[in-house]
Amino acid sequence: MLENSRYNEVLDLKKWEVLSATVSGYIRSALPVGSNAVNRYFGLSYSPATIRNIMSDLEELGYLTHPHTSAGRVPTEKGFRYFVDHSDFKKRAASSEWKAISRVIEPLLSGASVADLKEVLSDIVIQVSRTAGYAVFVMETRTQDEARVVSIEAVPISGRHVLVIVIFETGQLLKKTIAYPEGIRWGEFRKIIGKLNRIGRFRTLSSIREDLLIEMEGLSLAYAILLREFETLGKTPDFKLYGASQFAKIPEFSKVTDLKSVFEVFEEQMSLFAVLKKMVEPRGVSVAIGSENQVPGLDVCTVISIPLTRSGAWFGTIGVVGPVRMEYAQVIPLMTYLSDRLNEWLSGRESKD
Amino acid sequence: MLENSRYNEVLDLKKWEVLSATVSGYIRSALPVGSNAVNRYFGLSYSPATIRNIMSDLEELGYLTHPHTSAGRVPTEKGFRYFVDHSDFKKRAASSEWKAISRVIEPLLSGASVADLKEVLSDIVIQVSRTAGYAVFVMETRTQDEARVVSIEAVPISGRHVLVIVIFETGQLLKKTIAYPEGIRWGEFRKIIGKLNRIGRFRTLSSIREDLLIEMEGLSLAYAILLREFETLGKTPDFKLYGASQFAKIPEFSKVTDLKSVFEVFEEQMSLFAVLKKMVEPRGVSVAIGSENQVPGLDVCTVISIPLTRSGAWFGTIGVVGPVRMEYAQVIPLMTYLSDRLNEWLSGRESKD
DNA sequence: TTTAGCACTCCATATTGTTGAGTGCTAAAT
DNA sequence: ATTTAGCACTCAACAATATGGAGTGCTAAA
Repeated sequence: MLENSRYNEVLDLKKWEVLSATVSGYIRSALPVGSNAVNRYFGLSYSPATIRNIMSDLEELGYLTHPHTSAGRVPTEKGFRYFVDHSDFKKRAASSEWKAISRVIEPLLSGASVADLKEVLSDIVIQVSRTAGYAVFVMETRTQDEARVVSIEAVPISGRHVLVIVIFETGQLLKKTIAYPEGIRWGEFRKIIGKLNRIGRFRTLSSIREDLLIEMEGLSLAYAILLREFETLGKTPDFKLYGASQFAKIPEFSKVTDLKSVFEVFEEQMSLFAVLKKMVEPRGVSVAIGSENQVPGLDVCTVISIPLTRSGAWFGTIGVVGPVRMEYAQVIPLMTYLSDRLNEWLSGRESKD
Repeated sequence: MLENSRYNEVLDLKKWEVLSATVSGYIRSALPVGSNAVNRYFGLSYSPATIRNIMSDLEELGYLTHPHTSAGRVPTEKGFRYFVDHSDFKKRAASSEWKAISRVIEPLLSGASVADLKEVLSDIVIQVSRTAGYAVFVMETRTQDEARVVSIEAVPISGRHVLVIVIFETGQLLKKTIAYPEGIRWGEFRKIIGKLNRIGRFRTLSSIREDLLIEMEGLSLAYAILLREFETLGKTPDFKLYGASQFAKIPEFSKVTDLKSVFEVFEEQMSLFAVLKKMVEPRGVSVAIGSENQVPGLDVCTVISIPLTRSGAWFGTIGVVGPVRMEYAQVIPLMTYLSDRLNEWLSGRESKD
């Protein structure tokens, strides 16, 4: 069972069996599930009539709904949530089926250096999308506050602009063109950069920032400008969505207008950013079902996401996006594996190979 | 008229009027256009019966088709091509409507440095997508063969990896992690980088490559490795598509399966790359209608694209993607303006401000 | 050469009928 | 006290059938 059971209500065995069967059936078929189907395809020992009674109870409790009088049952978000919280997905994690992902992910990780993070994440996300059959996004803040700086370079570009490059131990780069006012000369700027390098080598950007505030007081206007730039250095998140075409398979999005609203959410990335940041807390796999995603247009989707962390600090998220009727039993183990493997790689336990 | 008239066949005035009206009508409505509609809404002085006769001729010539006996006419690709080649879009280019784009583009370009190329292109493409109402992609090869090098830096990362960074005059960066074999030491590597810097400052990467071949013969294995890496440095094209949600508006893609094939093309970027490279020749705006796009899944789309060049060398493409039934009269002037403005900016005629 | 008139075609839409999966209830069975 | 069979009822989905109208092609007159 996953850790976060949001409902203290606990269903008895019979109810759980029926709910589980209904949810599973609905995930497979995308069609309302009737009492007969539950009885036949899931081998429950209760008759259809009994199952009807139980389903009726589950409906009253809010786990199932009725599209119309003579249709089968469809799980509510609450139903999906209960299903996700009370299924033991680890059991199935051993199945050969999802092991396929490791055959695909391992070669991407084993040779690679963390310096190529971006490319590696791209490749991984494409593979995950293919394997899982859903769209997958990767979002990466470029705040490298916790990575150690190797060198800071400055290159004059035009009469008024300097390109500042911060090179991190991890091989990542941060660049920023800075406009400096007329009064300040290139020579002065270079002196500051030199000092920064002496101070900053093998320290984190955030600790350099602190020191700058203390040590270099009143050095000059140039310094003030530089410092201000450092505040915002590389805060723009980088966002990519892969496998959007996968949505076409999904009956929920058979109307183009439904698809549209989802795509719009991904084009409006900033709103996503805020939400994803909030979802970090439960270390490991987060599942946000339907309206649990606080993003307006995304309430028809489930997002299964894992945080990217380095030295304990969050710097990005990978997420699988699909319908609420998602193949949780496939995707959750997959993402669990990916989370473990990726964070192991990020923490550099492999840099010796 | 655009330069490339691909059909030597020339229609007489009457036929042109009817064709033009039919195409325009179809672009507006997405519905087959009947003889009445052409007569009424386009104020042609011929009666519906006459127009029917002309349409019948145009059909025989291959410019129009008939979905079924009692339906109006729909332009063929040949019809669209003739329309595009023989319309004078510059006339309409003065309309206040599309001038809006300059109000949006100018602020993005005027302050910006070429160092922020990527961000600027991103912003532009988003704005173009919003203004034009179609999806827009930007593709950028990272081959900076013609930009001059300011500095080459090397930073050791792990026992076996070096991060090489090439900094260009334009503020662009190229980075590559290079694995070097056991036999070679960091010190040796550093010497090579030092030499490279002395040789390379303010020269283009391609000319450095040539010199390396001559001057540094037999220097060592390390050099051989480095050289090989330089061959492929930054050849991976960078590709992004914005405004995919715009497709939802378009009746042609009202079936999700139709959308799917288009999205798949954009996920499979390499095939696009080859095609876009071929489309550079006609400097300025290229229009590829339907199957003129040599990409299999893209034959239901028109792509209107402009090349990105620096010092005459192509390094990328921006393209508007929409249905064959695209608003050519809006998009072509827009892209013409953008092409002019962008290449002016890229050639650095503004670096003085 | 252009145009009015007219019969004809065929898609789109609405109407109606039929089917069957599924429910809820009641009463019997365990 | 549960479970189950039996049965009437509901309602979406599908198919079959009308109806309307936009648009054509042809013919004959202007």
